[in-house]
This record gives sequence, C-alpha cells and structure tokens, in this order.
Amino acid sequence: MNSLFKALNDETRRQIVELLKEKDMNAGEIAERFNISKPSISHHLDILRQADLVTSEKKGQFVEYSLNTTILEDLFNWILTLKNKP
Amino acid sequence: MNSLFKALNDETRRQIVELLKEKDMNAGEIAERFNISKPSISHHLDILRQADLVTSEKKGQFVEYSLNTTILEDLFNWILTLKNKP
DNA sequence: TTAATATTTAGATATTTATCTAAATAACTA
DNA sequence: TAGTTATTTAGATAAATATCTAAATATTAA
Repeated sequence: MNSLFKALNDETRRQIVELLKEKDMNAGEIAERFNISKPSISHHLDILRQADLVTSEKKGQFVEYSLNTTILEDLFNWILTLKNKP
Repeated sequence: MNSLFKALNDETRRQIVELLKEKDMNAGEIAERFNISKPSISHHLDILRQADLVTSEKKGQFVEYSLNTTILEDLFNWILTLKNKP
C-alpha cells in the first residue's frame, strides 16, 4: 500500500493515471501533455510502475503504458473498511 | 484531493486513522501507541486535520480526535471512475 | 496561586522528492 | 553504416517532509 499511496501523492502522476484511463499511450505522448521534461515524466512513470498502477510494454521504438486497475482493489477495500466504523 | 492523498501517504498517519476507526482517542493516547515523540504525533494529527480526515475537540485538558469518513467519499468515487475504464 | 499534566508551537536537521540538463541506450530509416 | 528519434539513466539542486528537543500555552488540582 505504501508504494500505491506514494504513487498517488502527486498531481502529475494522478493526471497521468487519468490519461491512461482513456487509452494506452507511449511515453512521448504522455510527456507532451505536461510542461515537464521527458526525464521527469519518465521518473513519474517509473514510480507508477513500481506501484503496479501502470504496466509498460516496449513496442519497437516506443514504450506503451497502460493503466492497471486491479491494484486499486486493495485501496478500495481499505477505504471500505474505514467507512464501516464499528 | 491533494491534502487527502498527502495525509494518507504516511504509514504512521494511516495507522492513526485505523486506530481512530475503532474509537475516538485523545492526542496522548494516540501518541502512546507509537515510538515517536508527542510533537511529531501532533504534527501528524495536524496534517490529518488539514485533510479533514479527522476532527478534534477540546475536552478539558485533553484534545479528542475522531475519524471523519465522509471525506473518503471523494477518494472512493475517484477510484471508482478509474476502475470503469472506457 | 503554584505545581503538574496535556498539547501545540518553534526552530533545527537529515532525508526524501520533483525537477532539471547532459549523457547513454535502443530502435528505426536513408 | 550513419543519422535520427524515443526513452531512460546519471548526477545535481531546490523544496518538502518527518523527526527531534526546547519552549509556550492551557487546563486541572493541591
């Protein structure tokens, strides 16, 4: 959960997640959407990958990123248990 | 959402939230549960309060903290929309 | 009023993090 | 093969953060 919360604790990364919700994108396409250098975006993608929130696949010259929503199940349940106060 | 993610991006604060899920506690009682100084716990409580995840009420000499789960609704819905990939 | 207890505020410090530029790696194209 | 494009890695830096001790504030009790 630590890496998941860490990944989500950044506005840029949350926006990347929302972009990837719409469709898979390669690193360059993602970087275009932000006023941040490509290396910085690459770093953000790495943190999202560490949290397993995104997966990446090399496609020729490009690296395509996809959202992995299954990992959100844990977070979802964590919140649910909190909402069920005893 | 920023302050909420920030608040949850710390193991100690998440543990405080889980403690308060069980019952309301004052600052001293909360601090007892951790090997961290009282001022540090006070600081964590402040961050949780800024995120509106907890509320505090002075009761005589003590300050009682309660979990506010309504604020989790936003987070809950954010996750839901992500899980509904188009 | 004085002493004790509970909590927060102030100020300092070490660590983490977001960002940058420059360089390295990998893959395509002429 | 040489040049171009896509992406990541390395290294540096400024800002944010978690923690501490010491001091301030507020409340209760003797």
